[in-house]
Amino acid sequence: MPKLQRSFYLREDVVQISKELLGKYLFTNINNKLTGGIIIETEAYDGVKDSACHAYKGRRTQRTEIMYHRGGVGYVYLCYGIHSLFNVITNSKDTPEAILIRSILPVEGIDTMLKRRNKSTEKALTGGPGTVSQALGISCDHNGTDLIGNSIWIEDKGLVIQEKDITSGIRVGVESAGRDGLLPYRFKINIGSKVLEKGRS
DNA sequence: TATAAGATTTACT
DNA sequence: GTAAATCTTATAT
Repeated sequence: MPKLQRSFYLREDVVQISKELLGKYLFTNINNKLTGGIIIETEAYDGVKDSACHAYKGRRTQRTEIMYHRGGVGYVYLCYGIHSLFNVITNSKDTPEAILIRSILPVEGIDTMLKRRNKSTEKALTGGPGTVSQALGISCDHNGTDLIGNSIWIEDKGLVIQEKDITSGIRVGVESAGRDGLLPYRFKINIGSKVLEKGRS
């Protein structure tokens, strides 16, 4: 059974889970359109310890409420009024840890994703948190969606990512030198040749 | 009730 | 490379 079960998300080490999500397949079945791709970049939000996390030092509001849910549900929230960012909630109830899916490699339903993104090429199709959600059809309505259900789920197709092929942190970063290089919890797969990176200049 | 800031993307100079 | 778009949430009156 390829679909990840609840037990996968309920573990305690959000950083470890972030690494394990690399190479997994994220699928959505929204509006009868199946779309999905390989997760190639994640970012861990380590609950109360992470100053960048919405639930930093136990902050609990209507928006972050879902983070206190038990693991295995989706946390979607709107950023800058424009972008829906998709997170995976981990750990048990009352432990607000989450993993942001930063980018995926399109595999299934690419046509649909292109339409949703209003693009004609795969380039920069799913190169950032906001665009991933848009391509997959994830919107704020999916906040709290159970990842064990049949709208959004993650599959393990046996793809193994070796430790040496994972870039962690951001300082090594070459291309991601945007701003806020503060977070040490970013992970991504090194894809030698064909990298789907942010198509920026 | 009102104001400020934000886990970003896109377009333009 | 720089700046604008855009709206929800959080924090302060």
